[in-house]
Amino acid sequence: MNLNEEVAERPATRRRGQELEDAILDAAWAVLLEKGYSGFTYEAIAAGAGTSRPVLYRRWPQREDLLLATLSRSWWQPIPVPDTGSLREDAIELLRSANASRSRMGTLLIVQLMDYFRQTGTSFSQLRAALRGPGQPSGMARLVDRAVARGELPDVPRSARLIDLPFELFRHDLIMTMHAIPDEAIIEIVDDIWLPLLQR
Amino acid sequence: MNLNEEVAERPATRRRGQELEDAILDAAWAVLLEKGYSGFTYEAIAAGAGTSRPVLYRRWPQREDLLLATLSRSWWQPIPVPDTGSLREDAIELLRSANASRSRMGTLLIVQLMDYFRQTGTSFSQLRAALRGPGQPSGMARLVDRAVARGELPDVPRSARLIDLPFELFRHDLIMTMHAIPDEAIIEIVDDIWLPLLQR
DNA sequence: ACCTCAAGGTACGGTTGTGTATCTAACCGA
DNA sequence: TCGGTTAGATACACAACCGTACCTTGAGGT
Repeated sequence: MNLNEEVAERPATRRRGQELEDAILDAAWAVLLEKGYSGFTYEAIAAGAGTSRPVLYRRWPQREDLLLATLSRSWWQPIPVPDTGSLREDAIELLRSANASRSRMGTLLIVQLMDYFRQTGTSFSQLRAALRGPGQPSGMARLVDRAVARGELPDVPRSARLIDLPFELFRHDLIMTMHAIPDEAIIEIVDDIWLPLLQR
Repeated sequence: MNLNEEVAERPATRRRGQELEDAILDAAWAVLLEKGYSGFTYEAIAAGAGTSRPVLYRRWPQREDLLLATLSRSWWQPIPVPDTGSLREDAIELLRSANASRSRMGTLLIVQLMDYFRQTGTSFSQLRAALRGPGQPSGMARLVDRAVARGELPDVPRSARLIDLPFELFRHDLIMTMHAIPDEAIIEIVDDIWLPLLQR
């Protein structure tokens, strides 16, 4: 995605249908990452896709329609859930992948979307619930289930808060600093906070 | 602060100096809470204060100057640190006050400022460090110190992450949901997560 | 009471984005 | 190959906000 040019080079052939729509949504995604929701304008997206605003208006009359289409196309690439045979290694690995992928994508999408949440009175939780299905277990939940199945952890009930604790702390740091978090922080979260609580 | 009127009623007497400046910064604060940073315009603030843009430009030539002046005037009202004689009660009380005061102020300032962070490439951590002095211990740190002094906790070294854990979880929930968190969540954070880790 | 300076009003040109209308030209299918 | 569809370009009126220039008027100091 070459964002150095103001406008994407126009393709030799005129695009239509799916091909065009993909190009627009890709451009919209790039704009969202780069400029945030307040820069998420029909103007910028049309320019980025090498087309014109009317083409966008015909498909997505409201800005929110375009945002949701963009998010459901490009947002949820689930982080692969590792399976090393050790809960500790699994957790660290999962956080590391999240750290890498989330800090690669712009500066962090939650942050970019805050303005949208403010304007609509919604929240990240709601958007997340709207986009992924409701019943999906988190990555951490799957790690813990496997550890229990292996006998690595006792089979006792655990609160959702406890299960997702490392991810919440990770996300908190990410939001506060807007940078990838140091590897030692990941280790600390897992070794000094999470595992001791799980093994009680 | 009556934001229903488009423009504040002009006072009988013409304001100057400190009085005027206070009125402007109060209006700026109201605008920031209500519209977020992207609505934090000279236009809106001047209207809210019942004055005109040139008056603002004379004092704060850059938008960022005005933002920092506004924040340092109205932001940091420190949450009182309770002292009940019990670490558990102290912690719960501290989180409850934070919950009340933070959800009272608009929908949450961190959120409103995200756009500013994105534009300037800074972060909440940096702003926080710039506004309060660097050496200030957190509320939780003071609670723990007192508990150690009372003999309620052993005097062992603890990481900053562990000390501030409940506040970070609280803040995470606040950001994700953009609402005050339920009281049970506070209890859960303190009883099921924090205290067990402190007492090991 | 006067003089000075800043408050406050107004207006300007410029920029960016909005939403819509209109025209042409390319593509696609029958 | 022809006709309907739609991409793509352009233009329009509108709105918000910017940054600055200018002028008038009120308030405070001496």
